[in-house]
Amino acid sequence: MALRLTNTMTRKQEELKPIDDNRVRMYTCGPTVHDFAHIGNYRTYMFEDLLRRFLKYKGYEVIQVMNLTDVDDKTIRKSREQGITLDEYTEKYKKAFFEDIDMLRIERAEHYPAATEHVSEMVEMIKTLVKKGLAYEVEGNYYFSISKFNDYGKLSHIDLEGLKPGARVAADEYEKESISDFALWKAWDENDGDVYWETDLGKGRPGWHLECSVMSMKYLGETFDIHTGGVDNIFPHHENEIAQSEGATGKPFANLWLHSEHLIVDGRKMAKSLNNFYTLREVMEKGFSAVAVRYALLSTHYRQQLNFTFERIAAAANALERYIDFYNNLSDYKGGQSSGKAEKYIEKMLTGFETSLDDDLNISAALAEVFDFIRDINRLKAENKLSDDERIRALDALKKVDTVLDFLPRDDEGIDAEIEALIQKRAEAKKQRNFTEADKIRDDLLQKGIILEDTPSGTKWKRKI
RNA sequence: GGCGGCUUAGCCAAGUGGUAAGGCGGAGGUCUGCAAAACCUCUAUUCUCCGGUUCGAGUCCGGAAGCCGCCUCCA
Repeated sequence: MALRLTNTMTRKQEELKPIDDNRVRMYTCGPTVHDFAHIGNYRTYMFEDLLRRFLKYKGYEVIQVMNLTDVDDKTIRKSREQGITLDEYTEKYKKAFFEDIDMLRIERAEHYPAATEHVSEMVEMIKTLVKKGLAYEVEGNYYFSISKFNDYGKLSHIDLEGLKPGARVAADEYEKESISDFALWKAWDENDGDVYWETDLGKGRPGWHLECSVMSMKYLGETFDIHTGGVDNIFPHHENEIAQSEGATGKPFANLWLHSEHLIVDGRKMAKSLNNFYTLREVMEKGFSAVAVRYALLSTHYRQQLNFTFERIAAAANALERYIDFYNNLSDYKGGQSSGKAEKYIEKMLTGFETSLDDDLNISAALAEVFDFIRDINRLKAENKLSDDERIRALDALKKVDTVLDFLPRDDEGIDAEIEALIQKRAEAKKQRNFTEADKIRDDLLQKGIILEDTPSGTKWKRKI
C-alpha cells in the first residue's frame, strides 16, 4: 500500500513517490536555539518523528535533515546581553534540545546542520541569485526580488496584492525595492557586535530563509521528496525557500510540502511571545513522564490543532498504561489452549495499523486498531484461549507497531534490588495476614512511583507512567 | 481587508453518501485479604445552527454563528 500525504502546495492528498525508489529524502525545519523549546515546538518534531518512523516501518531508507538556526536577531541579542560568545550561548540550547528530543523518544535525524557552519555556501547562493538577476544589493544588504520570481506565492496561495504591510516592516529594512522583498544577507551593524562574517558580499550575516535552502540542497540534492514544518512556516519562510532555491537552480525544490498544525493553549497558539508556553521540563516537574507527553503529542492527527491541558497529559498517561500493561501482562502469561482466533486479530491489527497511517498518517485510526487488538487478545487471555505460540506472535506484533509508536518501557528501566526486597518483605507480611504492614509497604512504594499488583503468579511491580 | 483551517458524548478523537471507531473519565458486575490489572455490561436516536440535493447526509451543496492560524526572521 502506498502512503498518501496532504501536500500544502496542491492542498490535496498525493501518493508519496520517492525520487530514489526506496529512499526518502526529507527536510524538517528545526529550532532556533535561543531558548528552551516549548512543547508546541515539539509537536511538529513529533509529527516528523511519526513520519520518519512510519517510512522506515514501510521499508524505506530515510535521510532526514533538520537545521539548527544558531544565528539570528534573538541569539545575537541574548548572547550579547549575557556577555558571552554566540557559540557559547547557542551551545546550551542545542544541548537542551537534544536532551529533550531524546526524552521524548524523537528519533535522531541523519543530519543536524547548523547555520553558522554553512555561511560560505550561503554566500555562493546569493552570488548565483545576483548573477541571475533575482537578488540585489542595497548598502551591503542583499535582498531577493520577489517580483522577478513568477511562481512566488504558489505554496501559500497568497496574492501579493492582498498582503497587508506588516508592522515590522520598519526603518531598519533600508531601501528595499518592494516591501515584500526579503533579506538574504544583512550588513553588519553595531547591534551585531562581534557576530559577522567577512565575505565577498562584505561584512555581515545571513538571513534566516537562506540557510534552509542551502542546507537542504547540500545534504539532499537540488530536488528532494518531502519538506515539512509548522503551518506558521508556510508563509513567508517556505515560500521564500522555494523562491531562492528554484530561482537558483531552475529545478523543483521539494515534491511534497507537509505542515503540522499548532499546539493550542487556552484557545491560543502556544508561543513564546504570548507567554503561554510550557517547556518539557516544566511539564515533567508536574509529575508527568516524557513518554506521556509523547503519547499526547503523537495521538492527534498532525493537521488538527491540539489543545494542550494537563488533563490531557493525564489521560494520555492512563491510555499509555493500558498499552504497557498489556505488553507486560502478556509477557508474563503462560499460554493456554488456542482458540484459533489470535492470528486473525493479529492480522487485522497489523493491516489496519498500516492502512490507517497510509491515509495521511491517520494516527487516531491506527491507535484504535491497536486498542481493539489489545482488548481482543486480553479477552483470549482471560478465557485462557491463547496458546504460547500465539502469545509470542501477539507480542511481536505489538513490538512491530511500537517501532513507530515507541511507547514501551526501555530495558534500562529494569529490576531494582531494593524494590524486590520490599516485595519480599510484603509477601511475608501477607502470609502472616498482617495486611496493615503489607498495605503500608505498597503505599510507600506508590509514593515513590512504584505500583504493586498481586497476580496469580506473584506480586509484580511497575513504574507509574 | 486577503488567504486557510476547525466545530462529533462529561473530556479527547476517528469517520469512502448506507444507519456513529478508539481512548480517558463515570456506573454496575466477575476476580481479589483489600487493591490493582484484566474481562463483561452500560455511558451520542445523533454530529454548532438553518435550508437544499438524495431512497438515504456527520459526510455533498448553499447560508449563518462561534473559534483558531498566517499576512515578512514563529514549529
